[in-house]
Amino acid sequence: MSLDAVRAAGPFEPLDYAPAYRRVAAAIAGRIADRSFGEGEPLATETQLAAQFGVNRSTVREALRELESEGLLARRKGTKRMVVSRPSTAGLANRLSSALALQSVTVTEVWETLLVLEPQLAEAAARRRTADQLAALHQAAGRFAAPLPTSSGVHAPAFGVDAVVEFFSALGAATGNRALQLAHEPALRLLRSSLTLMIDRVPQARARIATAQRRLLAAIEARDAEAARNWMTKHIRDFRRGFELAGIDMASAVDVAA
Amino acid sequence: MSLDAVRAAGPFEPLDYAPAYRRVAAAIAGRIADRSFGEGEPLATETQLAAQFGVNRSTVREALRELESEGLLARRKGTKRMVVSRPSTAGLANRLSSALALQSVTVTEVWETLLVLEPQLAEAAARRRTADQLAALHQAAGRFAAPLPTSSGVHAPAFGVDAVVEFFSALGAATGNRALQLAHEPALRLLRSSLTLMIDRVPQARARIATAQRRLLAAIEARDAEAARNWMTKHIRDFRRGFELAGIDMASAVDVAA
DNA sequence: GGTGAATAATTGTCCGACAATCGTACTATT
DNA sequence: AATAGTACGATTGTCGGACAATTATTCACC
Repeated sequence: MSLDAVRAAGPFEPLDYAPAYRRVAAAIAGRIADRSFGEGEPLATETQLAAQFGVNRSTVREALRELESEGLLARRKGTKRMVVSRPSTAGLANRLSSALALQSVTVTEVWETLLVLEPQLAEAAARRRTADQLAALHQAAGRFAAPLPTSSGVHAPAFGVDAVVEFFSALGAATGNRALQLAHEPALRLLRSSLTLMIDRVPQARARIATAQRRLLAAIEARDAEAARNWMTKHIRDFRRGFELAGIDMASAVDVAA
Repeated sequence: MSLDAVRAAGPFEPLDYAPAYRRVAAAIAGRIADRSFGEGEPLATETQLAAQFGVNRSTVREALRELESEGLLARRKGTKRMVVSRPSTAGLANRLSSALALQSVTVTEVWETLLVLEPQLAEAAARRRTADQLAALHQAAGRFAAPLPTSSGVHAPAFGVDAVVEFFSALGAATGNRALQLAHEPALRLLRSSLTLMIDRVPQARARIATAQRRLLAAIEARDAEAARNWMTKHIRDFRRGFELAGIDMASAVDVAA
């Protein structure tokens, strides 16, 4: 009989012993979560923490690494003391996307997610965008349509991919809904690799994207939610055609660029 | 002149020295990302790693805590050796939701996210659900409609909240799209606290939810995507009414239950 | 008041140590 | 033969102390 079977049968729950470094981390995380420690506030030094918890400094350090990796602690560069910090959506989205990539998520899945999310985001953005957010969208679109010449005069093959991602990202910000924004960020990162290939291989892709962005911008500027949603739907559908023209296997796993 | 000003002006980029524990973590993470280390494979022991990297075991341990917290390493409980693991969407979603809570995301934002996502998820689930996934949905719905009696015969006040969350979660799984699934998980967790309040305070809430789940199940079982989407939209809209009846301030920040 | 040297505090890393636990091989019991 | 007990090495969790490099602070000095 397997151990699990025994556990499932018996009346006792497995008693969960947590090592000290984890309990220390949990204690500090709790204080951050309930806002006993405010953002930017410097944490006590390792020695002090060790004394307070009654553990060795090495143990405290292991706990700190854990919290640091969760984004709850950070260090301004060129400084020693750790400060409490709120995990940024950007940092989170990065880890999320690499996690998804590790699960071999397919291009289809990513594309479908965008098809679900982006039109709704466009609609919300058209309704609620501020002037600043609109400006950010314009800027991203501009960066894509007229890429800055590099010093050597030669563009990287798929120059502009970043601008496309930034455009979508700015769209997310323009919804004014952080939960919604975070929901689409991972998909955006995962779009990058396929999009790079596409822009590389499909000559007309760049122009089509630029056009779509112009229409979207016009709709969002005019606060025409309906139009924004429709154009976005077209835009995302167009991506799919682009992927196919580029010979991208939609059933293959996406990968995250390093 | 500030240090930043100097840095911005000068021709030199700030050389970023990374502490050893971070480089060790990055090295191991790289191997996991490029699949040199397969899932489930046991990692070398701390002493071996220390020898290979030429650092002290303490340093290795700090690196391991980092990777562990990222979900790249895990330990089967009751065992010593660490094994390589792919971060689970469940674990990720938890951290995401606490991160969002720390950013004081409002009930409105969470609700709107659900309103955007869930109808589409329902639609996709109706199209693609397998028999197993349908069974999981049924089970979650059953758990909510007929909660198991506890030993004392008394239910926790808002008994069943977990079942609701589980229902949505099962719905996400039924879409067969992991990216989409991950997108809605954080919002689900954040729903919990408001939902608990609502079920506690609004007597008819439980019955309304149960009815909605039945309709949804029927539609998904019949693979009627249109109906599934419509019922889900109604269902989520109903949540909002429930929140208002419960006197929940939609503009207040959600919190994550411990 | 600002400057710069002297001093203290802090982090990153190392070493060595030990108890508790896990895995395993081996033995004894029923 | 299957089970229970025993012995032993390997591994992790935790501790104490140490030291160099870097950062923060103090304080005299212009």
